[in-house]
Amino acid sequence: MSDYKFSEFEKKWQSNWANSNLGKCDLNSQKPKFYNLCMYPYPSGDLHMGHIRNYTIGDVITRYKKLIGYNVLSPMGWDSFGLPAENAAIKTGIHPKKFTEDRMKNMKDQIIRLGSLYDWDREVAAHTEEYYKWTQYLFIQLFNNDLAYKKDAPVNWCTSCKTVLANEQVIEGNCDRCDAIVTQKNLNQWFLSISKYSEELLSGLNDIGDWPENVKSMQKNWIGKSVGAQFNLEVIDSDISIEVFTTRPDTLFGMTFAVISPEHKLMKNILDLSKNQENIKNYISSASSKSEFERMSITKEKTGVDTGLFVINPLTNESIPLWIADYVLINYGTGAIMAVPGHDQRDYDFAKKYNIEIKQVIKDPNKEGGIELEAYTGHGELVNSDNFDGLNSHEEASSQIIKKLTESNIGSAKTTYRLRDWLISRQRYWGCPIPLVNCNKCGLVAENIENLPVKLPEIDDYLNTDGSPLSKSESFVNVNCPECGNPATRETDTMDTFVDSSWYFMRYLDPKNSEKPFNEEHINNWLPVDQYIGGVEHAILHLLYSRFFVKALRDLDMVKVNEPFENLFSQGMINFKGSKMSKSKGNIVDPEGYFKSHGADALRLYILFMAPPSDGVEWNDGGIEGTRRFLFKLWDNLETISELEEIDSKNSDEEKLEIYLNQTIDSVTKHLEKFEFNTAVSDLMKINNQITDYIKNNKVISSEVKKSTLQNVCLLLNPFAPHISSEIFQRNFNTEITEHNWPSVNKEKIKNPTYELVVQVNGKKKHAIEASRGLQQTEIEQLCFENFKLVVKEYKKVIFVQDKIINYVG
RNA sequence: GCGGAUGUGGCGGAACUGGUAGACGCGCUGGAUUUAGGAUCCAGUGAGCUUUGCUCGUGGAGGUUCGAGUCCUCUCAUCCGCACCA
Repeated sequence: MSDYKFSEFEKKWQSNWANSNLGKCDLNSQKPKFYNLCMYPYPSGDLHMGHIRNYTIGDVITRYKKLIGYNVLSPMGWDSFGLPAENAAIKTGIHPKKFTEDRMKNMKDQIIRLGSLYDWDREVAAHTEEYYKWTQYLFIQLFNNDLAYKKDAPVNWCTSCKTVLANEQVIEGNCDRCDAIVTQKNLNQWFLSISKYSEELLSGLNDIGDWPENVKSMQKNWIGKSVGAQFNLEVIDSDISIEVFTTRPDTLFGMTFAVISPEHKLMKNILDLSKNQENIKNYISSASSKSEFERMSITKEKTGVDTGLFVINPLTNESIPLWIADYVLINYGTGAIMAVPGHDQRDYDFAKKYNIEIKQVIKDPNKEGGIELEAYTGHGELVNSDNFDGLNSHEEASSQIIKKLTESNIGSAKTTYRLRDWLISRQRYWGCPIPLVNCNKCGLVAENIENLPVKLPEIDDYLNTDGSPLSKSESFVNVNCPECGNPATRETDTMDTFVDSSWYFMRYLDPKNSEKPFNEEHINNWLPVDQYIGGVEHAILHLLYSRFFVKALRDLDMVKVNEPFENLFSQGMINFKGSKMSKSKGNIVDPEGYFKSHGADALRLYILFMAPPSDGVEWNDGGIEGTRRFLFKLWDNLETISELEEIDSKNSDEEKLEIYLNQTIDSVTKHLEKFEFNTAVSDLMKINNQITDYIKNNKVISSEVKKSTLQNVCLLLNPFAPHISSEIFQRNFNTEITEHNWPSVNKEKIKNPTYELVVQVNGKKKHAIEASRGLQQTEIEQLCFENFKLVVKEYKKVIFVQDKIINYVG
């Protein structure tokens, strides 16, 4: 008997795989392709359990797909620009590059310790010049094609990181990195025109492969499509008109006032016209002093100010008052609304507070009268709506009213989206410099391609007090205009790191190309990614941005793909002590200890076994003992099997074992295909228990069953626990397990000759008895009569399901 | 408020097209072994009862069915995302 020395074996196999370059992928192989991608990590320094889960799941897929004959591409790299490196530099004085690269090295060692296979020749890192050169190149392509632009806009400003943030990075008014309060600032910033793709990003979700429902729904929500009408409200005694958007044109006759946002661009004109200037000015300044978050959450009580002006309801020709109120958002729709208090609760609250008329124009089908206490926001029959009375809201009436608006040249049908353009400027050091130059004569000019990359300058002081840290480097800032050659200045902002990660999966296909960002031929052959695996936290941000990038590059004729990721698997989060594991919260569980005490294979098995991979789980290491025990037992069992004396004949125990083995092949394969790794692991534990039973009762084994047991158990285990399965396989067959194929089911040997018949009376189980498979109803009835004295005639009817149950009813 | 999901033993979780609820594992109880602890092995482990057996039991209430964790209607709770989005 030999011992299962997991540390020794794991080390041995990891170096074997590295030496034979097992993870290497030849893109031109004749085998069918399979692009298996795990989200590349931010190099925080140590792997945490979320990484372990991600890369274990990914490696199960890689190894399984290889065994069933695919040419698997499984690359790995680093999302290596970003705030923490810079913050550490400020704190410790270590250069962000050194800091980041040290951490990458450490994490890479740990990933290798987990036993996962990657094609390390394709490793990319976002912070390297070879990579960010091409990020800049792609940015310039977007800029040259009106997909990147700079404009003044109210933006989210993190008071602690001292940088602007994208909408997607603001969580309940706080910075998603540091939790500090986010305020609004008006700044000149860079945007990518993701909103041009709103409709395609939305409709694409219907044609995409297998994506989790919750991720699709989060993206749908975020894009936020609303269908309705847009029309103009004429301000009486003036030449201004205000454009409004509504999803409820069917309630237009109920409009009794109009509201515009305090930030509205017509505010200056309104101020000029109004006799209520003092109050308006006060209101606007008090609204602007509040953060957007405050305005939305601190008080639900609506406030506003009357302009004293009137607009005309275009369908009734009535004059109605125009108000200013901050419950109307400048960023959505047109920044102005038609207010229908009878059928919108917010307008209702506002009208009640300021004593504005409330008019009912939709009848609640479930209630007589009805808007005395609250607005009726549902659909129903139109009333008080002139010749539209009697129509049904919402579709019919809306389309009729839109038709009327269109014919009268007042408005038209309109669709709006909540998705806004992606703000990518960051006032930080450790990021990709924006490769644009400001020239007094030529304006904003892209750097010449041959001058890329625009290198991140060396600076001493990373703190961004006022502008960007890059503005402190004069040699960086002062350049000659790429167009006219006159003195000019560089942009000093860096890009959001999500720009880097929006195309890394394309760079992997040709990571060392010094001529182009990627090789179109490879992209067109290998994209979309067949299986993308990562955490739900990227449901909106990264997954939406990457989809946009691919579509934009397609429209620039650079690639011929519509979507980056065909199938997405999003693993649940692993929490510890109630919250997400993170260094700042100090609730990290370090995998290193488990590598030493239980082994990488036991850790992999446990993390797969603990829950369905899409579920979030609370980390609890109680069960890891179980998977370790399983591996020790399996080691001993298979060694015992291999040492059993071989004979030619088979007994019934061996036939049973053979059948069980086939059932296991069938079950593990099905579970693997459906990402049900927890049950696949339990199948492996069950076959191990069967082997234990066999050994207990038998001292010899047929050579055929011996071989198929050893071989198939190792192969089935291999994707989950690659080290131990490789070792056992090599000891018995003297070849590498990776040169073999995934086992297939022998259909002759998958069904047991007998089954346990369940005997029910009135649907309740009364007896169970072993019966031969295939017996007919009369034979079973005879069996039940003999054993349980059940007489068919005494019952009203008998229900029989072959090879399953018999139920006596009556 | 809107959208998505999830509710099964002490715990993590199984259960294919409706057909033995609780697989597999953790924990726990008893026993064997051990100087002791650990490890290992054997047996037991949903609850209740009048214990050769019976009754109840998958968040709750109804319904369909010979038969429901699974299908239908209503309802409650938890988690996640978005949220004054017109």
